[in-house]
Amino acid sequence: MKRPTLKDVARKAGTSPMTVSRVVNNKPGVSEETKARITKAIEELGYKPHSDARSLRVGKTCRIGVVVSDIRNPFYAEMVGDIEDLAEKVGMTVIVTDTERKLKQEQRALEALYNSGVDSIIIAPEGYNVEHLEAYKKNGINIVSFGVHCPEGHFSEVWIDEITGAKKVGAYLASRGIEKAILVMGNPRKFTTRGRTEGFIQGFGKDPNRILHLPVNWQSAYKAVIKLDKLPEAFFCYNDIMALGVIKALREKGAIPGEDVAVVGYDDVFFAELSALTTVRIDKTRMVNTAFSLALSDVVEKIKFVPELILRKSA
Amino acid sequence: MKRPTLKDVARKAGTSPMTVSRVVNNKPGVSEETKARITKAIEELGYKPHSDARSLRVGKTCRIGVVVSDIRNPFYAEMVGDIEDLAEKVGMTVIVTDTERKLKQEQRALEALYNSGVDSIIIAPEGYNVEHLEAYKKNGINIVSFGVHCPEGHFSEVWIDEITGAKKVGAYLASRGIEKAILVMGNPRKFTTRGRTEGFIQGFGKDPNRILHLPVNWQSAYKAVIKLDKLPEAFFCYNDIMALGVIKALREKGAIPGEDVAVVGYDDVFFAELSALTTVRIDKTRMVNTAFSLALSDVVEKIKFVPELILRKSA
DNA sequence: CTGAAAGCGCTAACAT
DNA sequence: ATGTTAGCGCTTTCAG
Repeated sequence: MKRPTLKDVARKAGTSPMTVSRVVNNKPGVSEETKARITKAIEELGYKPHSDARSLRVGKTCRIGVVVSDIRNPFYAEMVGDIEDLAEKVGMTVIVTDTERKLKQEQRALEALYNSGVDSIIIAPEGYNVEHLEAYKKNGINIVSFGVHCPEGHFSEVWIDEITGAKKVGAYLASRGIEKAILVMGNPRKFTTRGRTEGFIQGFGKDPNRILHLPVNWQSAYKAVIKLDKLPEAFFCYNDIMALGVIKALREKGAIPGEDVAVVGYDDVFFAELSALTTVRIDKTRMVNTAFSLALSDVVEKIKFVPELILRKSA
Repeated sequence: MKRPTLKDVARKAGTSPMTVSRVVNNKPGVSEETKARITKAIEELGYKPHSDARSLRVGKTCRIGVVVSDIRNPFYAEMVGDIEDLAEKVGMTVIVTDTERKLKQEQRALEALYNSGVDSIIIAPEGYNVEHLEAYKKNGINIVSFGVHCPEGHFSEVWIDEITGAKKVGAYLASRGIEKAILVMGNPRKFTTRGRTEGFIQGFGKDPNRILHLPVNWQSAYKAVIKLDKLPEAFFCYNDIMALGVIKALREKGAIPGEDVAVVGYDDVFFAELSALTTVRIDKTRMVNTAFSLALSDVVEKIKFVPELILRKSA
């Protein structure tokens, strides 16, 4: 009942392990006849190559690590799903680590991935600190940063031009004659928070009434809006989830989102469309594809993606 | 720039690799003094154990595989997130595979996990076929089925009593005087579809007006409801996502969910609360905890979980 | 075309 | 308390 090995197959086929290895890896130099015998033995024993042993020998694991802040956030779930699709095609395995709830720090997540042996890592970093990323790069692990731009870092990136994206939101709201807006953002140390805030102000032409810095989940957004004495004309939220929290609160306060108050989200996750939420769309699929190719190549490239404003009923 | 090995550390500390190994694994039998020297060398070189090499030697990979139909479904994303939290605590690595979009078949997903070397697998199976699961069990891989009950299968399970759960929905709607209901379900070959349908009928006391068998996503539910000539008094949906699709369609038709038409979902994912959706709650956290322990133990147990009806505005 | 030898990094078992 | 030997399953290299 033990897992069969190359040797077992060799014995059964009456050859050496080496010849079996050649067959398994489609290497040339095996006569059709022995090949057939070996293939048959493989079938019968249900032999499958032992990938760890191979990795050890070859020095490549065919594993790719992904670091996201929370897999439960649909944006990241979709990203991970896309990466898995791509990985499957090229016979790689994906290992996901989330930092927000579990590891608390990217450092630990990266270390865990390094320890479990990955060839490359795609990471959606928080506010940062490049050095630790470059360290892994030097360890021979290919690093691709997803989302955040860090000009000095010597590793590949697919980054989002947050400023331009948020600017579109600000400009649109201003064009609708909106004067008073509240920003519902995340931690101000995050690059994303900063980019989205700054871009909004640029587009809006002036400061918003308030900027709330909250934990990134719908509950905190919901509570914050419930507590508000008077409502603004518009909310621009850090992501779609928080936007939904805002909408829930508005409804409970008797305000109709999209009529009384405009609400704009960010990410365009699947339920944004479902909820008729105006939001900023990132072309995730294309970004993921690019990130994945970069993860497998050894050139260093920094590729920019500009998000789009998607208008729906909520604004 | 190559990854340092035990040997490198040994050379640097002036000992044998074996002694270093003992220090790395906190094994007894090393004097404080050499231990200190070795620890220092480890620090300086930035040595990290090579887990594949260790796995090869020890025969355990400390990797756990998870098979779900779609990681993008929040129910599974939450499940995977919970598993990761648990795995991190015991120093294991999680490998996720989704079947719906990528591998199409559990068989292939399981094979992929087997090939990438996992100690155990937690699988949320679709309609099934036990044999292939038992095969892996025999290969020395511990299998835990998540969600579906399969009395004959010789592997552990944490299963959901779908019938009782759905019965509560049927009974509740009946008690509210509802006569005409439509079921928005998934593939009728799925165990879950069958259980939920049957349970509903038992609780409702009679057949629903219609049972729709649709692809499990909000779009299909939405379209189906849009096309409906006349609306029933209630919808019971396969999961929360489809329920939201129904709600979107109802709104567009000018019907108010929870007032004109009752809508009930299933799973209680995070946005069910957000959307005030009445739904059937599965105690996911407890289930995942149980599944995880079973995955690490070698007793075979089948543990039942009974879902609860959570009343919110939508019904 | 085929095989024997060596070794990837690690550790169990047995010395010393 | 420390070191030596052997070998996990595989593949690279070199020799037939």
